[in-house]
Amino acid sequence: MNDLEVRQLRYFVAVAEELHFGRAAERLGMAQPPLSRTIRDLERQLGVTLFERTTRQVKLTGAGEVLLRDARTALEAVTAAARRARHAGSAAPRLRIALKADIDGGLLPQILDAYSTDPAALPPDLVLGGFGAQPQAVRDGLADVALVLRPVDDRGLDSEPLLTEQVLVAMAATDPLAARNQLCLADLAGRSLPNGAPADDGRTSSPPPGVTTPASNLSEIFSLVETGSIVFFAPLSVARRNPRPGVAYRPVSDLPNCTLAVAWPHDARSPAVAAFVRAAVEVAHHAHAHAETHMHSGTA
Amino acid sequence: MNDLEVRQLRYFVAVAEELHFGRAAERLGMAQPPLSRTIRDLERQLGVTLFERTTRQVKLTGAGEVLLRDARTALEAVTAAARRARHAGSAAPRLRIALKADIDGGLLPQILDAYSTDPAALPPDLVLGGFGAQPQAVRDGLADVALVLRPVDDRGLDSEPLLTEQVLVAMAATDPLAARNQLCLADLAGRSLPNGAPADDGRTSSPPPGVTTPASNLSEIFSLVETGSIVFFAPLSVARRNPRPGVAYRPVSDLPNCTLAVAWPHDARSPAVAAFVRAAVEVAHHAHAHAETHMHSGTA
DNA sequence: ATCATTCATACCTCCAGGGTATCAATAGCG
DNA sequence: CGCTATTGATACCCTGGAGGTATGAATGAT
Repeated sequence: MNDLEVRQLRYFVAVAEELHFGRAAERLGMAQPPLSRTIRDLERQLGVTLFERTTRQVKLTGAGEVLLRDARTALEAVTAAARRARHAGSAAPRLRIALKADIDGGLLPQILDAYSTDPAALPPDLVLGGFGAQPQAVRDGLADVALVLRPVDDRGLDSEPLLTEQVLVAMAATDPLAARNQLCLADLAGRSLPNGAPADDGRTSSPPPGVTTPASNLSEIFSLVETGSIVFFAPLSVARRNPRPGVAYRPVSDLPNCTLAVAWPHDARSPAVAAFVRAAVEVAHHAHAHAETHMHSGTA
Repeated sequence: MNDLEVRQLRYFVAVAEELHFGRAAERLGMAQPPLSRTIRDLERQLGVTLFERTTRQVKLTGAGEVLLRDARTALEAVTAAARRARHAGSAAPRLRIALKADIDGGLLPQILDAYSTDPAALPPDLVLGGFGAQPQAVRDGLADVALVLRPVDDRGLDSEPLLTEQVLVAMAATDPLAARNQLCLADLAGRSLPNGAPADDGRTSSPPPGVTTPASNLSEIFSLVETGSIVFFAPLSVARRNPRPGVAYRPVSDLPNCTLAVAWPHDARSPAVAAFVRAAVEVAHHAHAHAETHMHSGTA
């Protein structure tokens, strides 16, 4: 009934992922026999068989599969604890804000402005990452707070919605479909998407119309859009701030709206995180109240 | 650099809770010097000071407080992984349902009924626990799914609301306040509550009017209510199913409604859990529809 | 100033985690 | 059907580190 150790979990995950003791041992930088022994001890300790193994094949049992899931989240929790403690103890702690470039609803400057007036504010660091990487960054303790697009994998996170926006499709102005004012997803079947587009997170969202094409930033994406190589789903605020002659934005009838939200670890207690969340909600509320006229940031 | 170990986290939590190396060591069943050394190594490893210590006083630094929180959740995750793996590997797995006796909105029989018809259903086990213990039971891997009253500490859990009910106060029929039809919390200031009453979870809910009195089950509580020793907050369904001559139920104007919800671990993938959630939501939906039709004569 | 308390240091012991060598079982093949 | 290659399990050894004991050092109390 002794407790599990991180080492055991890490070894187990390696074997579960490789389904091969030799390769797993190599990946772990150790020899195969002690790995086999550790897994055997783990099974004894849990009173459960985790792998069905013959000399030719290793596969997970049911219990092994549930442990794989839980072990991963437990390991995440442990490494996050270390990261956050390291960061909290650093001489000049900062607030690390995870977001995807350009996906901030245009609110980021104002949020940072409002946030910086809070006495609890720490200097902000922007942690940029690909689409969908923000929640993981927060979970892993690489960031303290994040701006995310819902729906999102929010295990371990609390979040507060900021604003909901229509999602438009960006396409070449010369595209035949651009002549129409209303499209639906079916019309886009077969078009290429940039990798990591907002509407393409693979979980609850719309079925991807076609293949994806690698592109990392907006200017790359827009060049591809202009040439008609891809189409691209963009929230309204992104579309507004990126008017381009060669690009037409069109609403898509059956594409769900996306919601920008601020997210933080469930158990966050840092005043700086609280201050940022407060600022974000406040700014979003204002922006919403002032409807869609224009917004004065205007402090000095 | 190197990863944290469960042992380090456990030792750290013990010291952080005791704020005393000697007592912490005793609690851990070990001598004090290796404990001190382990904490020192942990600090070196993280590059962070976790405790301010003099020979007369030990207290947490900011980084220490951050780590305490994260360490607790990480340890929870680890022990939950072990418990769930053990359970999943057991020969006859069952679905362990955590709930507080009598707090099921009267739906439990129907839910179990509906659930049992699902082909994925496992035999149910009821895991009874005090108020507020259910989420922890799920987090710790002692239960697979829970019926909880919101608001609730749902770190690590997903949940789906089943039904929202008015909360009434139960008091002795002879109580002067029972003569009135509408009360507010202020009227109840100074009254005793049973320990673990729904409206007394200490987080987001109402300020507790007064002291609490220990009582573990409904019949004990009702005897105390009848004698006027305590008042008691009860959801409508509980009130309905427990009409007692000596007890009067009255609405409280400024008491927020409570919501019964079904909750499960974020990463649950067990078909049995899914079946139970499905059954619960379905039954609640039906019950709700029924209630609406009956409510045409309704109260305000 | 003295003492008691309590955390840190020094040093020792021993177990367990890791390595090497080898066995054993199975699949593939002629 | 027997040979071989692959791969997980077993046997055994060795070393690092976790834990114990003895003791020092700092601080608050009297």
